[in-house]
This record gives sequence, C-alpha cells and structure tokens, in this order.
Amino acid sequence: MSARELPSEYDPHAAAERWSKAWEEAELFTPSPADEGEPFSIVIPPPNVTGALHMGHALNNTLQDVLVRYKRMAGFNALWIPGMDHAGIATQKVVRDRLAARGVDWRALGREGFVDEVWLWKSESGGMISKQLRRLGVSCDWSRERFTLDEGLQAAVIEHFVRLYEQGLVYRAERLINWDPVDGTALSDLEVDSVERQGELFSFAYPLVEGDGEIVVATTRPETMLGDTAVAVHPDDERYRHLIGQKVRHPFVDREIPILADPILVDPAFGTGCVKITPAHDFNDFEVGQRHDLPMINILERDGRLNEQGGPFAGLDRFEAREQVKARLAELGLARGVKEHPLKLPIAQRSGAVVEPMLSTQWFVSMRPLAGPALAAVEHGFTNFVPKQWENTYFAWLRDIRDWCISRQLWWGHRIPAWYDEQGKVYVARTFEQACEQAGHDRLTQDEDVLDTWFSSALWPFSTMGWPERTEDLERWYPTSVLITGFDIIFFWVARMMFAGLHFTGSVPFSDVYIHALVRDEKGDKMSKSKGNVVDPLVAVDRSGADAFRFTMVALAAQGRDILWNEQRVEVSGRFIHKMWQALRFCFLTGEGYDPSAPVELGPYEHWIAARTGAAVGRVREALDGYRFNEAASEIHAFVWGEFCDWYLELSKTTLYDDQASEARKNGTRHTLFLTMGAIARLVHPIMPFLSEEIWSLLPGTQGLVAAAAYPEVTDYPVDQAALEAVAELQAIITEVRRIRGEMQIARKVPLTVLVDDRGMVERLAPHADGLAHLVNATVELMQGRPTAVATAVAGGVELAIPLEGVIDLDEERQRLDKELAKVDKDVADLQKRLANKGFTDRAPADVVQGFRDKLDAAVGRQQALRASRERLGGA
RNA sequence: GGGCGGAUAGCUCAAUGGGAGAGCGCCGGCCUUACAAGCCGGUGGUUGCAGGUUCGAGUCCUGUUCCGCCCA
Repeated sequence: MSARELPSEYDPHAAAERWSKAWEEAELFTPSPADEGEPFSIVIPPPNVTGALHMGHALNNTLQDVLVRYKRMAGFNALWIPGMDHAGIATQKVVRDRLAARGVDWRALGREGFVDEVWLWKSESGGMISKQLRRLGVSCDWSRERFTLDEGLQAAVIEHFVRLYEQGLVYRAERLINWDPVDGTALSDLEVDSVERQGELFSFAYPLVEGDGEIVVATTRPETMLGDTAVAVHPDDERYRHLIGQKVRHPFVDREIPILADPILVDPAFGTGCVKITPAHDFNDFEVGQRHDLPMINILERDGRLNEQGGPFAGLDRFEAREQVKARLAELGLARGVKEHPLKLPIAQRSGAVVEPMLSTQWFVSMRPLAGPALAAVEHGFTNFVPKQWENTYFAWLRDIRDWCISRQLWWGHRIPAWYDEQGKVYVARTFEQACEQAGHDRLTQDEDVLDTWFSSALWPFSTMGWPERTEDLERWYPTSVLITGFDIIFFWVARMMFAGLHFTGSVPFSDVYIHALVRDEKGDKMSKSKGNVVDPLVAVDRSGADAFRFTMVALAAQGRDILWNEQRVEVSGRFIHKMWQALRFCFLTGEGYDPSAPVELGPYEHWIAARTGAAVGRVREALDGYRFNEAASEIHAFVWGEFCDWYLELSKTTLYDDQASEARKNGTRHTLFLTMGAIARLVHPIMPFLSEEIWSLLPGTQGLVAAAAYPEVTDYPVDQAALEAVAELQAIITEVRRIRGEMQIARKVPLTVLVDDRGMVERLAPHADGLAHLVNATVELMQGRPTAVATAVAGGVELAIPLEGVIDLDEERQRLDKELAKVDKDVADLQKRLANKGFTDRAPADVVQGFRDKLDAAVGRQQALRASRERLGGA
C-alpha cells in the first residue's frame, strides 16, 4: 500500500459494510466450548421483539460489545448471546391493532389463529432491533440467538413453573390483584406506576339503620361504595365510639353494613375520621377485610364495567358509574360535599389505563423463600453490583417483597402448564399426557392464561444456554461473567434472574452486574416520544459512523451518572477518527521505503514512544477491567492525540526528513510508526471496531482481523528510563520556547537561539538539535556572560534565555518575571511550610513526603533561575 | 413519609485522603509537505453552604439548601 492508494478521508460507511461481512464470514464471534481460554460470557438484556433501537439499547449494547471484544482479544473464550423477549402485552397489542387496521377482529380468529398471526408478524416485521443492533458493530454470536418463546426456552419455562409448583412455591389463589381493564389482564405490582393527579374527595353519608343518625365517609372513587361491606372508625375516637357495632343502610343495594373499629387503617385526623371499606377493590381495605372477616364483593367485569353487584348501575363503565352514583346520592340528599384532593392513580405501564384493584383468582410465586438466597448472594459478594450503591435498591425491593402475580389473561405467551377436570381440580404437569396420568382420564382443559413475560426472562442466563438440559455451553459459560443493564430493571429482571438462577442452578447467574446510566437529552430531560426529544441512534450512526457514535457513548459513560446526550460530542469523536486516519496517512507517506526485513535501529524517540505506549496500555486495561469505560476512552484519546500525534509523529520527522540519517535509523522509525499504529488499532478496537479493522488491514505485517488479534500487554513495551527522561527534558524546553514565541508573537519562521545556563544540559540536548530545529526552529548554545535583551524561561531548574534584540520590551519582561517570581516564591513557601510540619513528615507515607521534597527542589531550582534572570535585567 | 444519587472552570464532565484536571467554548498567533475537522500558546475555580475528623478533605463524618430518581 502506498500513500497514493490511501484516501485522504476515512469512509466510515464503507468500512462498516466491509468489516461486518468479514466478521460474519470469519465466524469469530461463534466460540466453541472446546476453545482455549478462560470463559467469559454475557447474555444480552433481551429487548422486546416489538422494539426499535433507542439510545438506551445503543448504550447498553455498546458497553457490552466493548467488554466482549476486549476480553476476546485478551485471550478469553468469550461468548455473547443475543436475543429478544416476546413481550406479551406489547406484542399482542401490536398485532391486534394491525388486524384491526385490516378490519379483522382478533378475537374472531380464535386463540390458535391469533397466535399464528403473531408468529407471522414476527417473521415479517418483528425483531427489527436485532438488525439494527448489527449496525452498531456488535460482536454477539448470532448463531446462538434466542427468543423467549423458542422451543427450548418454552421447555425451560415449563420446567420452571412445574418445579416451583411441586415445591409449593407456585400457587393459585384468589387475591386482590392489579387489573388492567383496557388490556383485560392482571398485572404484577411492578407493571403499575403511581401517578400523581389532582382529583377530588367526595363525601357522602350512610344513614344509620337504627335511629336517624348518619355517618359521613369520603372517597376518591365513589362507585366503589357499591362494594362497601363496612365502615371503619378509630377505636379511640370519642366522636364515634358509641356507633361501633351499629349498622348503616346501603342506599342502593339491599345490604346493611357494620361500623367497626380498626386502629391500623383509620387516621382519626383525616377527613371525617370514618372510612368506607371496600375489601374487593382496595389493597388497604382488603387487609381490613381479612382482619374483620368481612365479605368481599367484586363489583367489576373484566372490561371495567359494573357487574350485577352494581345494582341499578350494573352495566355502566366505572367512570360513568362514578358520576351516576354521585348524582343519585345527591338526589337522595346523601351527598356531603366535594373537595379538591391530590391523589395517586395506579396506571398500567403498557396501556396507560387506570388500574383497578380487583379480587381475582390468579397464579402467584411465593417470593419469601426465593428472596432470601438472592439477598444473601449479594450480601456475601457472590454477585457484585457496579456501582455498588445499586445494591441498596436491590436489597430494598427484595427485603420488602410481595408475592408475584404471574398469570396474564393474554393469548401470546407461555401457556400455563395446568389443566382442570370437570370439578375444577387442577393438575400441573409438563405435558397434557402427564396431566392426564395424574387425573386418571383425559377430560381436562388447559388453563387459558399465559405467564408474565418476566417469568421466562428470569431464566435467560441459563435457558439461553440450553437449560434444563446439561449442555456443554452451560458447563463452559454458566454462570455468566457480567450483566450489563440499566437501573430501571433491577427489580423486573436482575432480582428475578438472581433468585431463579440460585434456585435452579445453585449458583448466581452472573458475578458482576454493571448498572449503566440513563441517556437523557442535552438539557437533562428524559427522552420521550411525547416530549419529542428522542434522538435516534441510527440517525447519528448514519451521519458520523458507528465508531464515532460508540466512542461518544463510551466517553460519556461515567459510573453513577446519567448521560446527557450531546450531538456535538459525536462530531468531536469524528474528529478523533479523522486524526487517527491522518496519522495513518503520515505513516504511509513517510513509510514508502519501509522494509521489514532490513536492519532496524531505534533512537531515543522510538524507545520513548514504546515506553509511553506500554503505560497507556496499562491504564486502558485497568480502566476496562474496572468497568470505567469513559476512562478507557479518555486514556486512549490522550495517548493517541497527545503523545503519539503531537510528539512522536513530529519527532519522527527529524529522522525521516534528515538526509544524514542512516537507512537503519529511518527504517527503525518507520517500523516504530507502524508498530505503534498497530498497538493503537488493537487498543481502540473494542470501542471503534470498524476503524481499527481498516487500519489493521492496511498496516504492514499484520495478519487476520484485529478483532482476533491479541490485546496489547504492558510487558510488550520495554521501559527505557533514559529515553523517558531525555524526551521529558526536550519537551520542557520546547514548551518554553513555544510559550515565548506565543507571548512575544514571534513568527515560527524567525529562528531563535536558546542560551542554556548549564553545560550538562547543553550536552544532553546536542543529539536533539534536529528535533529542536524541526519543532520550534531553534538552536541551543551555552549561556555565557550576562546577556540582556533576552526573554527568559526555566526548564528543569535551568535558566534559559532567548536573545530578542529589538523585539523585546525589557520593562514588560521585567514585569513578567516579577509575576513569575511571585508565583514561584509562594510555591516554595507553601512547600516549605508543608515540609516543616512535623505532623506531616512523621505521619504521611514516605513516598508522599519524598514527592513533596522533589517538588520543593524543583521549585527552588526554578526560583533561583528566575532570580538570576531577573537580576540580569536590573532596573526597576 | 423512607431511601438513593447529584451539585467542581462559561458548558459537559474527570479526579485509590496527598499541590483541582480534560474536552468543548473563549482570547491571541500560525495555510509548518498527516490532519484548518489542524497546529502552537494563553485565560478561566472560595469544589452549593456551615461545622467536624485528619499532619493533610473535592474526597470521610454531621447538619443544611437546591435538583433528580426510586419506593410506600
């Protein structure tokens, strides 16, 4: 490859296409359990099959890919399993709406017909996200892609359910549950959000059965009075004590309702101090009902209309009924006023419907016995959260856990493996045949309901590897190494995987849980469709390429902090890519004569950049090992831009453009340029897979794909202390000369002489004359006599003076030096004070104290040099 | 009501208890044969506030203000 063939601009889109294909063909990401290396595994947090890629997915999968690519290159036998979940409610709704658009009533298709439609939908337009993910360059093993409704995973779910049932941990019971009247299904507690709204508190009176007294209660849901079976007061409340044990008459239905005392529920200071009790439609009232053995009257149909218990209001929608109840109570003279009242509405996450607490027979998982081990595993460090404080969130939820309602009144999902005979007796079994065996006949009908999608997701880390079979994958890669996910599903998913994993496999499903941030817009607002501030990651990828997008994500991914997305940052990343590409072009432009087999002689700059590369490798590895993604990105950036490009490339020119330099030296320089570019390609590969492949493929002497290359190791790069010191000194002088040029506004083309007041330094700098000439257009001479009309500076405690006859304003220079001196005087005083403190020198670690002594020495050296310069100038 | 997180340069964010940094922005200078998407230099801070622990605090403790999130 010659410079002519290397385009002056990098084309991220062409590279993406080329390397995606190459990876696929190489089957690099499809490891075998028999492969060498320590196992490293990740399972993807499965996105919904209905989902489209959003910023959260993009971040989540970028971070996973960074880790997997890194570990793979570092010699691990790395596996990343992708997949999706079947998203019961969401998917059913999507397909239902599509059918409706075609004028088809989904119910008319029947269960089987509808489910067929869903599978058809999935094969045609479902799983878009899995195609979108590829555009990010993810290196998951698509050959192992899973879907929570796959055959194998169905078997796992059945096993899960049946075993828990046999162990008494799954049960069927009539309980108060969250009912979504719009989707017509039960929900778990987690699928209901509490939303604050301004509402009203409606008061009305129940007339006493005996006498003409009344008792006034207040409610935000007047229609629930149709299900009231008690009125409660506080036992110590003087106002009502005489009424306890009496009854009131229900105005609409033929029922007498007892007045009872309940110290737990009733707050005498709130409202009238009397509370209506609707045990079948309120969680607190349910408790009261249990305490006092009250009848539980369900007044609702599945669709939110009132059932026959609603008396005159039967058949009305709940909200319509509310208004009518209020109106009728007013007509009866029982209304006692309305007050504005802030309330918290339970809202179904998926449908947005107001959820109704309802008495219903459902399947539940008994959580207490499962939560214990899941808590202990994290408490004892078998699984570690990063950042650690998320453990609190996890603990809090599990310590206060309630039983999990897992049945859903849907058609799309894992059908519950339970059958009923004519008497309603239940038989739970892995198959219909086994259920028949249990029953002794085959007159059984299967439970109509399906399981909560999360009931199958809970098995994901091992069901994807073939559980309940004992597969080689499981043996090799389970438990997984780390789970990377967002904090919003610690309850939904992480906790459930923990107890399912512990219960069924006997070990935690992952050693680490890395919780990443939420991606917000640049103002810090949550992205949401309704706000219209959603950024489509693929639009950014289209514009700037996947690598720029990924680098931005990684650079912003600081632990424990939300990401404020900033489109500009992607452009900045693009510039970094451009920079690397230009560096590569430089290597080729100057590398035309490179002969890998010719003799190679290395100079101090080559030794210097090698040592610096090793140091950078160490920092990047450390950052990645600690999940400090942003630190890895910034270390790479600082090394590539700030050291390799800014210094080594420039220094290399002194050799490459020097007619006097030997071929071996030139060859050594070219060799080092290519070698370092190779290190850079491997170093950045986990973050920028496409660019790095492109670079790697162009470099001489590289083989195969960089994705399969070894990640650089610190020990690959020798540390040459002398070279480090020599270049550090050179850098110090160059920086000083540049500053003087900048401050005095002396054009680069004006050559300068640097007088150095130290013979040793002059000698040390002699070999770097070309470097000084090239970088700052300056030559070095030993300072003699007392030059005036000079700009002065200090490097390494040595006085530097640059003669500027006719250019320099001596008064200004005096002032500048006085300012510098004041600074260094204060510096010296501070350091002396610190070191004079016996408390410090006695108690601080020796290396810290020594560090400050060195700093003091340096400051004193600088101080002396500055004083000498200042004295030489004389004057005011 | 309980819990968690955040507050550091104009902006976005870093900083194992050891002299507060980066990127962007801003100011000044450069078309220097890799890169003007660039190069060089510079400016910029009472680390929200008040106490405390410590030889030493952005960092640990207590209190407090504001912002955000989770749970009930």
